[in-house]
Amino acid sequence: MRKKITSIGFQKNLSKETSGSLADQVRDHLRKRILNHEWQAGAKIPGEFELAAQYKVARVTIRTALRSLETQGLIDIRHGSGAYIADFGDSVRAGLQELRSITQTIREMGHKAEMITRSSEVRKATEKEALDLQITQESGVLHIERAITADGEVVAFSYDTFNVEELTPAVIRRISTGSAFAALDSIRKHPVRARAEIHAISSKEIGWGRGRPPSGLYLLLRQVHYLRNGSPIVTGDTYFVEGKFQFIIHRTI
Amino acid sequence: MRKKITSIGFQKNLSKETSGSLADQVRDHLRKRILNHEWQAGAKIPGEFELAAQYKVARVTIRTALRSLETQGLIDIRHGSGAYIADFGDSVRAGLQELRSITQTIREMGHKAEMITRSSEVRKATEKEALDLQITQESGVLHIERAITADGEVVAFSYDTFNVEELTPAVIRRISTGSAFAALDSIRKHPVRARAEIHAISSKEIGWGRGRPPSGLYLLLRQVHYLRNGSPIVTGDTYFVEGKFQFIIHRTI
DNA sequence: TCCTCAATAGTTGTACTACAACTTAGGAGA
DNA sequence: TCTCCTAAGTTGTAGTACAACTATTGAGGA
Repeated sequence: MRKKITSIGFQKNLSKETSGSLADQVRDHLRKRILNHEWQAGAKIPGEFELAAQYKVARVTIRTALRSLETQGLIDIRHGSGAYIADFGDSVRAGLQELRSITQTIREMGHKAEMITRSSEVRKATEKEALDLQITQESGVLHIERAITADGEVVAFSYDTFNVEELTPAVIRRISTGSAFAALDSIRKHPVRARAEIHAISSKEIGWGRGRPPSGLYLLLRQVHYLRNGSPIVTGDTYFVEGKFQFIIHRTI
Repeated sequence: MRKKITSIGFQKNLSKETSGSLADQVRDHLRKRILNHEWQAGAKIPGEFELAAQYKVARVTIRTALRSLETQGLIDIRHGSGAYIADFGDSVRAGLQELRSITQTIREMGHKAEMITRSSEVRKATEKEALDLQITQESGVLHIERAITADGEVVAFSYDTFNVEELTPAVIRRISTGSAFAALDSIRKHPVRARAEIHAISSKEIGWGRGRPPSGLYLLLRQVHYLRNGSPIVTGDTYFVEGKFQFIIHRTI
């Protein structure tokens, strides 16, 4: 029997998180190379045939990965010419449409990220939470309130609510103390998609402690995260202190 | 000589704007079918072989289109099973990462959209404008200030600046009186990508007239639009009155 | 010398075929 | 009735061939 395709053996080494299809893995690896400034803005990346040789995969697989990167606005494919790095400076690191943890984004920008948990409790769902998580109000949820800091300065206050049905006791403890994304990843419940609303808010009621800005001005990200099978896993509001965190969106046709 | 592939003859009819590759056209057409609720949320769309037969294109082309829609968060492809409509309700209509004119979005949501021009002038570029548009400060720019209304109510104030080098006198007139996107489209200078920063702003200095909100609270979209060849064509700040316009972002891995 | 334009090599786009990997439903067997 | 296996159906990857487009080169003429 022929060797399984899914057990990858890239010439270019892959990180630990080798999940998803081959094309997804190639896409993730190429994205890292791009964000790592292997090529500078406007530069032409290797052709599809050469990339296929580098990764030891078919050209179809490379093309799938490249089209995905183009949709995300990272590269620019020109018929008959090649694929070029989109000129967006370093902003892609903070791209809002890429689903990643805030702390990880802060770290990748070269700062020290911390999460300070203010409260953590398991209780029954509120009406809005039940609606967002597609559960009944009788169901239990894990509600956590945290402040996110970069280099000791508060950049956001977050109010998150998890569906406990999807969690294990060990994961609940881990979420309360560290990154939620990492904890969910350990039980293969990593969200793959989120729907987010954005609002401008001015309020003195948000947040706590000395990290609260005098202006009371926040950018509110109200979002629901979904698993691959389409079921919601966590919902929450994150209040970003205006000016502390730059939000970038790449808009494409 | 064989018939040109680019002269399409879909079984499924295409709109007038038949631009881009075959896969792009199929993607746009499929997106319209999705937003038109041809399939309900969670439903399975036809398989790749059947879609290829419907559109009379190769399966490769269908796959390219479907992957693009998946990256945009409109569908959900599952290996060995099929592609399913992502359950995001009607929110996709106002998706922020889709590059389209505000007025068109308002109209598609079933409201009456208008643009009221307050001022329009050709002058030299400011420092920031020259930087954004990658031109010198000696170059001329078209600066326009407008209010955007939905059903007669102001939803946003916009301050836009165009690179006049890329425009014709006729287009300048057309931009001043109507939709910029439509005018740019007429000379094949339709932007295909934009980089946008989002900010929360509270100010009494923004906007004019009775449409100015008492709270002075805005969601600021500060963006630069790029052509296919990578050169910037227009930059501008749009101040959305908080609460009048719902911003949705689909976040994916 | 400079410009124009045709030839050409290189790259992406599409078509077609074949098979691997996965999902789902249905039937055989206990 | 339940479990497990089989089979059919679907997406994922491989490979080849050619069409369509881009960019470069260089020959020819003004």
